[in-house]
Amino acid sequence: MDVLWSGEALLTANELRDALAVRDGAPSKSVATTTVLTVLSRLERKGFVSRQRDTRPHRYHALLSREEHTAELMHEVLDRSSDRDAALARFVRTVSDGEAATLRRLLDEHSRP
Amino acid sequence: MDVLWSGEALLTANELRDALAVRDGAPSKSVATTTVLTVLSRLERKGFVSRQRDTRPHRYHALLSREEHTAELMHEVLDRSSDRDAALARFVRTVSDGEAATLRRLLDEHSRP
DNA sequence: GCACTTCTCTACCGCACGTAGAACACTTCT
DNA sequence: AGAAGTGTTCTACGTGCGGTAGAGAAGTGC
Repeated sequence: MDVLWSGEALLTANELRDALAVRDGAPSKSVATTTVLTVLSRLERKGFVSRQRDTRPHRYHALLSREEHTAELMHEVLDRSSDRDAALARFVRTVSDGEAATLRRLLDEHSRP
Repeated sequence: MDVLWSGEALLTANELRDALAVRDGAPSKSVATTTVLTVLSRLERKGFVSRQRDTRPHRYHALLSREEHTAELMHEVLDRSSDRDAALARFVRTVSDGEAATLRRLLDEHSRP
């Protein structure tokens, strides 16, 4: 759903539909514009997307970038855990070495900006 | 659903039903045993739960602890991101100071066991 | 004011989940 | 062995959500 999305900014429904058609390769099986509009409305209701209502073809944009959204989801998942630290521990233990290094670097930047 | 679960191990469906009834306070509105069995079967099909089929009242247990499950979910969320490092960066940036410290400690243990 | 574009409202389908009854399987007791 | 009881599977119903889109309302341009 928002896979399509999460990247660019300020598109109209028609532009988005075209972008989707291109991205999906198959140019024949593209969705209808109303479908895109419906989805956008629902995403707006859920706070994932915002739109400019003053311009006539409304222009839509994601409120969170794809990465922000991912981070958000990770927090949600973590929040559902009763023991956050234990869950974090499991997470760290199953992370690749490369990502462990990345995490370390990020933490350093986080504490001493 | 598995909120109930994710903690103990090796229960029968009836024991689990009772545990649920207690946990939910309201002793009147407890679910039927068949409901528990249905859910357990579905969870088994999805690989969240396993059971001993040889003992007659089958005994069920979670394959992953609640924390392992959380860590698993975090990985899944992260995998869905196109730019894992960027997502991790966002995540770290929005983590509390206390948890940043925890993460640092965990990473230390991870690298030098 | 009429044709065209855009948006909203409503709806359908499929799927997952919570719920549970009916029917089948197994155990146990006499 | 048969009856009674307990455990398990099969099937099903209601609900909610995501993907899809048509019909009709609202706005725009000539």
